[in-house]
Amino acid sequence: MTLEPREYEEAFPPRLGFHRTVCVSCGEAFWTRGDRDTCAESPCTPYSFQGNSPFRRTFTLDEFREFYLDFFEARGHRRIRRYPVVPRWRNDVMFVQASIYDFQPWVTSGAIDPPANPLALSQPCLRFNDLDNVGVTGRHLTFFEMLAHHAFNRPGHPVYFKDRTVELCHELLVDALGAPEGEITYKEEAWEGGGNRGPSVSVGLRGLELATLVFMEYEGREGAWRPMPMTVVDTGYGLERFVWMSQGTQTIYEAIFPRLLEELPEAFSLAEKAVLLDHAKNFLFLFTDGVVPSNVREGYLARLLLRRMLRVLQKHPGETGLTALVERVAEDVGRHFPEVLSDRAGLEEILALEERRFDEALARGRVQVRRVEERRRAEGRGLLLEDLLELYDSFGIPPDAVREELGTPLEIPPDFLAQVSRRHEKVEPEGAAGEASTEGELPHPPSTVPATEVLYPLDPYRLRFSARVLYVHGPWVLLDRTYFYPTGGGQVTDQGTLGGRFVPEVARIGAYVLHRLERGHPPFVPGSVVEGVVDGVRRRQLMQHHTGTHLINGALRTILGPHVWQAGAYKGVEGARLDVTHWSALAPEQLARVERLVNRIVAEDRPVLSFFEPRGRAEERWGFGLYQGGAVPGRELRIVEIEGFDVEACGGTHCTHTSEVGFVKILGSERIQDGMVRVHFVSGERSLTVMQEHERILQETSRSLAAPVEGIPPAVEKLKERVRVLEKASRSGGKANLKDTAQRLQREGAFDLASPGGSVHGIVGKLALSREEVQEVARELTRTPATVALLSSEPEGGGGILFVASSSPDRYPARDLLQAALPGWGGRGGGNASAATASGPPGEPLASALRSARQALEGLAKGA
RNA sequence: GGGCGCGUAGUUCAGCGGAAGAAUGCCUGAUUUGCAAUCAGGAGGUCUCGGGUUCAAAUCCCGACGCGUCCA
Repeated sequence: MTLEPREYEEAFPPRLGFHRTVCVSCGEAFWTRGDRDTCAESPCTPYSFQGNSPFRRTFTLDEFREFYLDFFEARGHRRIRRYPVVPRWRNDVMFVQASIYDFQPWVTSGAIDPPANPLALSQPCLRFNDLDNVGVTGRHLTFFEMLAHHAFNRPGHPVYFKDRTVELCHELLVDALGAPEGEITYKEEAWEGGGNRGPSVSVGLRGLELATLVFMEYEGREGAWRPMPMTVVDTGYGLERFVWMSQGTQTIYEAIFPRLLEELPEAFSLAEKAVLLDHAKNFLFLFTDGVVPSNVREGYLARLLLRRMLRVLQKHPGETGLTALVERVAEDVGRHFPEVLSDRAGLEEILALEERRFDEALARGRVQVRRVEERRRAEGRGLLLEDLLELYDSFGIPPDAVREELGTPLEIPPDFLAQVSRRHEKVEPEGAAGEASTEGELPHPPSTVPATEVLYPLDPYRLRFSARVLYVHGPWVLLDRTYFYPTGGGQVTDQGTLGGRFVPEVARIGAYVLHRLERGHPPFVPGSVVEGVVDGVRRRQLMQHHTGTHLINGALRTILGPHVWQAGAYKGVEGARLDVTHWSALAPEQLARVERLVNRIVAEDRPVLSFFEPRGRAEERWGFGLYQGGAVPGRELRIVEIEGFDVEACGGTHCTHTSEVGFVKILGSERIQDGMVRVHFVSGERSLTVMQEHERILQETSRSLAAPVEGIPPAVEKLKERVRVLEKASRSGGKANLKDTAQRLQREGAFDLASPGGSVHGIVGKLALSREEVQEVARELTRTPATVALLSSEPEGGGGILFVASSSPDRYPARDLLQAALPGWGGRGGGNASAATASGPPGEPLASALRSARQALEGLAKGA
């Protein structure tokens, strides 16, 4: 996909004095004011800034960040705060990887205004694809800050575009930093991403790519590009790279972590120190922005970082610990980003916990390694590649740890990790299901139908209204306006009536709210006016559960710490539950504290305010903690604020004062996965119902045990102990009975068969015992040598059982004797030479089978 | 969200279709002491739960729950 030459000529108009050349090394076109035939990026130009900085002065990270932002502020840009590294405002990516992510999709699509225009910021970014290169190459990082200035050109309101962007960049490099302008090259690189495209140039100097200037200009797809209504200047300047170039050190790490590298014990190599510092910094931002280590999604990558650090630390025992290291990095980073110091207690707790978990995993792993190795050695060979893959994939033991454990040389293929991922490729992921309700697929009204005017956020207490029917499809009715709340945001549907007909479900599709009528109702005629009535009792309970959810969420954050983030919620009529991020199961005392705090806020009767606010203003005022329930669309956000306690962007129906929520009763909590807990609770009327039910159960139990309520636990314990003793007595009693039966059989059913190989003792018996009991009797009988027991049994309510046991399995195999009895009987069974069993019809056929078995035994005796 | 592995005595685990086991800890009794003491005896189990296959399931299959791990 090539772009027109015009696309780039606009960026380098003649007045700027650049000319276009093709790099003789890589063949790409670039622009420069100098006299060069290669672009100034690796490998066409090797690194030549080390020990030879092109800049006038050196910078630290903090110094250059400030220098850059000052530079753009002085040139009409407004400086804005960083966004979180975990983009809660969108759900298509896990991490912010570039500053433009902050403005996608709401700003870039034109849906909302940027917080300032033009603007400049330093955005922390995470890129995990370079994980293995950190320390190794001398230039890779998983955490970096992208310095950027952005301009958003709306129709009729241009700010600036290509030429000004290039001009600013050149001014920064040449005038402000003193770089020799002839050495700077701007290499053409067509850019495409997220349904947008446009020209871009990468800025090279002495072998290093310092920045990329992107001009978002088209939208659509391959072969069908059209100009965007709004063009966007998207720049990215690597803070760490500028600092590196200014200092001209050998590696980027020496430039960005000078003090910390020095402080770390000498036992660590530079590469190891780089891993520790980079990962610590990365983890700090993850944790601060609400990621708790776990085995899923973002949490897994947080854990991966910690485990890689622990591996490095373990190579040099006694030198330094994880907590000390991360806290030291936090102090350093905290000078500019004080938020990373806001939850030190939580940080210490999670680091200690993760270290313990890793030690446990390794200990388990070591046992497993030895076990697998022993098994292979028994087969006369060493560990196979397959074993290494299995050990890593299922037990988390990296191959070098296996080698360490065994102390023997071990061949590890260089593409080991690729082979691991190949194991995961075998299964196809399932396709996502379409939008549906309990009644199957929702209809999509034609686009000529105007969007539904949703009224419930304006007045959650209004239950009666009249509206005009706009569209009817099967049981679904679309109105011009509605007070019905449709299923969404974890809150279940309102119910009620439309024109007197029951509405069991209300659903939302796009901008439409659809009301479902029960089957068999005559449909409404489009254009007619109907009266809607919302079921007020149900609505009230849902509001109490929804506001209760916000209360619980706020209380959990207060009591557990700011790392608590809502991960999901459900608000039904019967009860509600809230899932939040937290690293361990909640103790009963913690739940009790949460419950107490929530009910205090309820008793204080604080106002619950619901109102609309422009997205940018809301984010600025309350931060990104607003997005507790996930990404929320729209230019305006609906804010639900429990005064002085909790603020969230939320579309649900809410009480207007906390006292309306009523008593909030936590019913319990569970750890639903690593790093996540679920809290079940009820509020309002439902609390009373649940507690009355609990009370009734207690009273009933108390009556049944003839013990007072407080005496239930000891009474149950006593009862359990009694059952245990009795069961044991009955077991041994039963066993004694069976022994008696065996002795009786020995007296009554025994016969001796002489045979050439020595006589054999036969015992025949007819019993009425279960299979296990018959087996026990047979076992008893065959304790005597040279004995064959032939037992039939007809237990109550069952079929017939034939059991043969032999204490001379060589000469009288039980299985063969049994087999001989099966054909005439119609039984099925099998076993081994010393015991065999079969079942079949009872009565005469069974008796006949027993006779056949006896005949077979006599036959064998003759022959033996 | 998906793959893989694991749930058996208080604990750590073996067994992986034909009678529930070992080590350690615990109890009792001997021995009387060089540091994880020794010897003998004993107690301790709904083999996570629920279905299914089978004459027979701790063992095989399906599902749930719990734990671990890898990947996105």
